[in-house]
Amino acid sequence: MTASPGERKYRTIAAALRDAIRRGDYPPGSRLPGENDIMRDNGVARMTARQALAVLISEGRAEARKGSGVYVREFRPVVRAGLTRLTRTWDDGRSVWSAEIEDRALAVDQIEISREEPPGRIRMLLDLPDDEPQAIVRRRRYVLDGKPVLLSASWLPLSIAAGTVIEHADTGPGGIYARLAEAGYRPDRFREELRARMPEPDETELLHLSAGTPVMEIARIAYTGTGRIVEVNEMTADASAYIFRYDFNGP
Amino acid sequence: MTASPGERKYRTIAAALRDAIRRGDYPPGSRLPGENDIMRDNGVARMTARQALAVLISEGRAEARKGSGVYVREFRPVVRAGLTRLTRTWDDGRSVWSAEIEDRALAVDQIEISREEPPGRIRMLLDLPDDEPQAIVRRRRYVLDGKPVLLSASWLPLSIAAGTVIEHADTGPGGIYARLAEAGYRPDRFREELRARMPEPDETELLHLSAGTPVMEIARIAYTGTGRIVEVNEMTADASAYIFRYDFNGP
DNA sequence: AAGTGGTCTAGACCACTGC
DNA sequence: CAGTGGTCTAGACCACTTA
Repeated sequence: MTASPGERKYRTIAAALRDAIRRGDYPPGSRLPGENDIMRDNGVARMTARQALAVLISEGRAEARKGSGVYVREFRPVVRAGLTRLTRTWDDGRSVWSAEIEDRALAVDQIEISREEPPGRIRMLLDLPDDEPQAIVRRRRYVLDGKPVLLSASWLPLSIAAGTVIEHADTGPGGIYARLAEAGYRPDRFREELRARMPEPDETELLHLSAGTPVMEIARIAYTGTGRIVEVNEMTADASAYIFRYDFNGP
Repeated sequence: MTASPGERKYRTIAAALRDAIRRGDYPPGSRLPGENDIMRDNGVARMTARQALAVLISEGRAEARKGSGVYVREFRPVVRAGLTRLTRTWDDGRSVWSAEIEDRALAVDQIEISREEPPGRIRMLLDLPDDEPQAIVRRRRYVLDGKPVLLSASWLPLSIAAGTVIEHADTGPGGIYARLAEAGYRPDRFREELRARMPEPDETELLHLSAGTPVMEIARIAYTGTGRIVEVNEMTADASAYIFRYDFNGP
């Protein structure tokens, strides 16, 4: 030990391990010193060793596996491009962060369509009438290489989509946007809003998130040419699995 | 107590508090039961009460203040619009999540310009020559209502910006993009990539982040008409202070 | 001065993993 | 079956906030 003026033992131990990881002493996927190792090497009590490891875990750097050990986490995201439709021509494929794999198979794992009363924010956006507070919601879960990475809930007003193929799991070629266009509600402007936060317990379960992993929340609003909102899609993504990309032209 | 089949005491206690917060029993900013309250009310040991509170803190729902108590956190983000230049005309101001304040004063708090050897990813993007690995970097910190919310590091190649006003703190009207245009390197395409992760210790300090707060990392790349990269701007934002917005037209 | 959260110790039993 | 992390107890001293 001997190191660091930060005083607190667990921080000193955590900092030493963090540096070792950064130095490459413990490459991604490798096993870190366990609680017993830390107790012995640093002469501290059980809880102190655990607290040091908890720092690295909550930073998203390490991951505990019961009965086995604590391991260095890996980061292998996919890129989700929000604007390729517009700018496919100049996509040179380069990404700032190493995203090794642009096209791993993203598949729908679970799908469920129902009518529900949406949360207030959705209801306001969809401008639902007071006497009919329900909307159509299409909930999906996407998996990447077998691991769930994205939850999606797409909300549409009954007045537009009730009784149409949009209430079926298979919406045909072009998906719901093609069906909306056929019904005279072609989406031609989109807004996406993104924020990051720590997951709710149910999200942790559905996305198999390990501790120290935030989620990215994306809300996409689809507008017709007249400014009417025809769909609101709320997505929740495993932040460690995604990079979001937006391309656009200057002024 | 009595509740919950989840077995573990600390989870049961945390779940009860979480529900109470959601119900509105503890509004944002209010004080939660402390360690002593939890020990007494649930008949558990100190560490168990702490563990229950740690769950809420790591979820970003609560915040501990030494010597005072544990409080329910508030979420008051600003919207950062990535594409208003393009679509100012149809901005109706509505946001999915309640972002009460679009225009609180965002100010530069710290600024520092230097020449440095950039990290590998930046160096590759800027296509720096092997014999001159340095680049110009403009580092800034932004504060919102006195709280730091964003760190920005803007990288430019020496071959373009060395010796120009871009190496000064004040770059004049229109900022560095106007200066780049004057020098024959007008940026006319942009790419932004976003990801979320837990903060590094130094980011926690610089942004005054409380536990359970992720950061949003944004990398903006500026291209000239010929596809040359003239600037890479890496930003790190307090995720609890920001909503990122992108507007775009359909196919 | 009383109460709060932060750190730390030294034990205990458990469920799970891996050999 | 030995080792691992997960949970829990019952103490202790400290620095800090609040009144």
